[in-house]
Amino acid sequence: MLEINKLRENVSGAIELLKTRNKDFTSEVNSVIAADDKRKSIQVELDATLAESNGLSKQIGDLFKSGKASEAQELKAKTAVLKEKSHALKEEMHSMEKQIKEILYLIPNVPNLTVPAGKDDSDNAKIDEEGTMPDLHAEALPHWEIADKYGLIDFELGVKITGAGFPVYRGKGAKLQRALINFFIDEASDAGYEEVIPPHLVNEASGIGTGQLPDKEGQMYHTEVDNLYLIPTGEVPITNIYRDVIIKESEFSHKLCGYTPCFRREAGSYGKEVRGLNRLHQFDKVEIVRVEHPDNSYAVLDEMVEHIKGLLRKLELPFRTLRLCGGDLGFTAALTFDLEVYSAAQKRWLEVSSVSNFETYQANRLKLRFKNSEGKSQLAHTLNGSALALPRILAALLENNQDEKGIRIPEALVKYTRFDYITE
RNA sequence: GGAGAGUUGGCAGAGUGGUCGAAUGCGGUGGUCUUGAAAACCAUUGUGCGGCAACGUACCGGGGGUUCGAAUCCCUCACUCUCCGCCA
Repeated sequence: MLEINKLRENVSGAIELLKTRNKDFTSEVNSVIAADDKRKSIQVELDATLAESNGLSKQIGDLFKSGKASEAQELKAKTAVLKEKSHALKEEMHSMEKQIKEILYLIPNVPNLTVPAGKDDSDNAKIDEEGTMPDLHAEALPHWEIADKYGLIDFELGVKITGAGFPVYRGKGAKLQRALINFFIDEASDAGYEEVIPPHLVNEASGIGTGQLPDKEGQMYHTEVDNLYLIPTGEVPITNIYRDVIIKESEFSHKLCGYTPCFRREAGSYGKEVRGLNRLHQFDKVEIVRVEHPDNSYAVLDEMVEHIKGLLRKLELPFRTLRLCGGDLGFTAALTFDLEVYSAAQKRWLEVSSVSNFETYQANRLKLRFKNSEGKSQLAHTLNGSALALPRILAALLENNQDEKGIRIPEALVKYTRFDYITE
């Protein structure tokens, strides 16, 4: 969530930038400031009341000790009124604090200056495009038919075992999946990221820490008996490694990567958008996470995008980079780049990575700080990106690399798959 | 699942009703000494909120209560650990 004191420094500026999200947060911002003003005035009164009451308590103690019990009794009577008053003020304080928090939860991150205004994904700004479009033969198939033809993925079996959106990968399909995971992890390790294997279920505090709770509760699977959530992305457990942590300024950067399955309820999704591997309830992803000094975080964001482009080049997939417009920007992000690969048989661009700088929005909830050069605690910046999400990569690989012989495996992957063609 | 113990500052760990924002040690920072470093010694060192500041106030896992006064007593919730049981 936003830091209220930072918000106060430039209220109108924040309101203006928030407008690029294609929504007006003027009333939320104004009401949170008003609520904070009220909170302050209550606190001044409360502090004064408590100060008086603390002073009396001290006197009473001294009087008892020096044996002046009757004088002490007199003072005791006076404290009753103060106690009542401070109780009432405390209650008001709590309700104001709660109100402030609730409004802050409704306000998304302030977009970076470079975020284009826009309504939805059609307004995202294309930055670049790279790679050669495959020239498919006439009988080219969409990936779900390829997967079926070569026995790589059994969607029906997943339906039996669990339900729609939980595919069973088998044979070379499973091996290809595992190869991609290892390839992505190795590439991240080579780029200096420490590999972690985090828990796949998280508690409520972690969900709040990275911003999935309370806003997006319905998107996560929830285990009621234990009150745990299945992770929708590795971002949640990996970033929460840094919850309630104060790091040393000299220790920047923190670079972590990890493979996790991801679980998403995807309530409300339907139609051809979700066909095959396009949208699943369970999928695999390698995530890269950074904790950075505020002065450095945007350079790091570019570096992360470059890392991901490198992966796509090695996989020989045509891709493009988008700068998300305000309307498509995630709630907690200040700036996001999406990378999309072209899936030739579907003739569609598929999002395979989303790389974001959250600035201090997550760090504020996480209480993730560092000691700055003045010795003061300051919120760090968090960033993360998919490097990469597997299913759509798989879809593009299958569709783009099909020829008369079968499916060609890109060179860089062969040492992981230990086969270079998928044939019938 | 059963029984017990615990949760205190960056870390370790003391503190059972006022003199406790909290001993002590480690760590951090500054200094003395030294050619330099180490050691030793001295000083300093938590966070939030309000305030220009002085200062005030809150925080000893969370919430509530008793009391003039709570880290300390009571209730409640969460978590951690140990032993037993079950189990990969």
